[in-house]
Amino acid sequence: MNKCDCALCEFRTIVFEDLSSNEIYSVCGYKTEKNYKKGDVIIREGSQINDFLYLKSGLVKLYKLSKDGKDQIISIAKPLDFVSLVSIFSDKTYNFSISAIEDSTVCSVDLKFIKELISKNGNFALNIMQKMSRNFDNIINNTFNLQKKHLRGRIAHILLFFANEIYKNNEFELPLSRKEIAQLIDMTTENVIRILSEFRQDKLIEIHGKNTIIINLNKLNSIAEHG
Amino acid sequence: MNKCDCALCEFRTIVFEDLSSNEIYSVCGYKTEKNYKKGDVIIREGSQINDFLYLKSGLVKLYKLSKDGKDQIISIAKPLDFVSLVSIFSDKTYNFSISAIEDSTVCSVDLKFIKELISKNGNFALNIMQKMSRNFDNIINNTFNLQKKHLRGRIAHILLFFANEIYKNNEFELPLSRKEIAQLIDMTTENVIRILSEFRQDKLIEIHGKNTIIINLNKLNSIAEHG
DNA sequence: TTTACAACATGATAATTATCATAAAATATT
DNA sequence: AATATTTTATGATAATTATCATGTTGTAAA
Repeated sequence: MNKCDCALCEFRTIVFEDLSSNEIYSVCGYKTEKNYKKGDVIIREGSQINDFLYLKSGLVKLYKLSKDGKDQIISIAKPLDFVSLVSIFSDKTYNFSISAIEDSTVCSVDLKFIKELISKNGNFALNIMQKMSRNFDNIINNTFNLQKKHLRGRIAHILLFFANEIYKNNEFELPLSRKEIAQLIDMTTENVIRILSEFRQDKLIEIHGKNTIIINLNKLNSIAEHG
Repeated sequence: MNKCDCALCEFRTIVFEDLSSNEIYSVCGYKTEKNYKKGDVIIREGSQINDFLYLKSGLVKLYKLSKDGKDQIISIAKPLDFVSLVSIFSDKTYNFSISAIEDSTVCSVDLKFIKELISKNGNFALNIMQKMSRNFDNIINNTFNLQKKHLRGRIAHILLFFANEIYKNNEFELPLSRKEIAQLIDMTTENVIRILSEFRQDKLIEIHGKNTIIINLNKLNSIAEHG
């Protein structure tokens, strides 16, 4: 049983809190850690599901090919999020892809081993269900909320998402291209570009090279909420 | 340990297949069965989650209040479906409502008891996760697919859904009002009515009183797929 | 450095959808 | 049965969004 730092990993408090010390050590034997550069594909849609994945650091997008051949982004996962959707427990192959949108480190634990743990340790099972359940809820709520906002509201929402939830800062480098933002909030690339320009002209944001700065948080909030 | 028919219930093969005979019998003690008339509210958003619910017969809608005060329907559940979303494992209170859209029978099992079973019987846990996982996938896929169809495609889709998945028949009584269909596929009531009229004029469907009959399945399929 | 290619930008127009108005038909209420 | 209310129905118009066209800028490859 090789030594590893799983017992100390922050993620332990998220999913593995119900495991005994012995169990935690056994996780190490089935765990690998991998680094990805921005742009790297981590999982390709259609490939076999062998691992339980979670994001240690960085930022990734989960996306799938729609019938008209375009990618649509299902969600953005941040550190300590599951990178696998719950569907890893029902399917044999991934029905979505995962790519790094920032340099990322992904931990993967053999899925068979996780399933064994689940069947042996009921509290662990409940815990996983709870976490995945919350993940599901967030995706559903987000999708439904976005769906009925106008384009400006959606763009405001996504800017606030990056500022508040991801970077905790009003100045950040957008990790997604305009095209990707369009895929995430279901609109055309042209309109993403256009509305960001409008926001800049209206002095809600500033764009300096790759950096985006939110300069009128209140107005942006109100656009995200009401229009 | 009172006798009940859980061991014979069709639902056993769906979720409870991994339970021992003893466990199945113990389910009986924590189970109640309730009948609802079309229109009855089964669960009201915000109320406490105490039970694990599944639909024995009938048809129900899961819906929630959106910020603008309108209901939006998340999904339609048919017999043997979970009526609870996965969120029952992460939340204390329901963040959605459930109503019968046809006369229905709902079985409810004490959630604490289910959680105990999960923690004692790992295979049961895995099985539940698998089922919920599939449920999640269906909702997500459906939502994303509908989202990028035009109004006519969405109406065609919903007609085919009732014909193929629910009633297994090209003639059926629509269980939802035009207004509810609008809430399910995110459009205005007027447009639902308008497009159903168009479909009737184009001889794709017939509407006789409460009954809807699909008379051009191929065309409807093609509209659902491509436009 | 030149060349290619993708990302960003903006205007004009067409397509799609929502809103508003008005009314008939069906259903529920008194 | 008479009255009110909801559901279905349809047209006209306004608002929203996509598409197409055309350029510029930035970035990667030869």
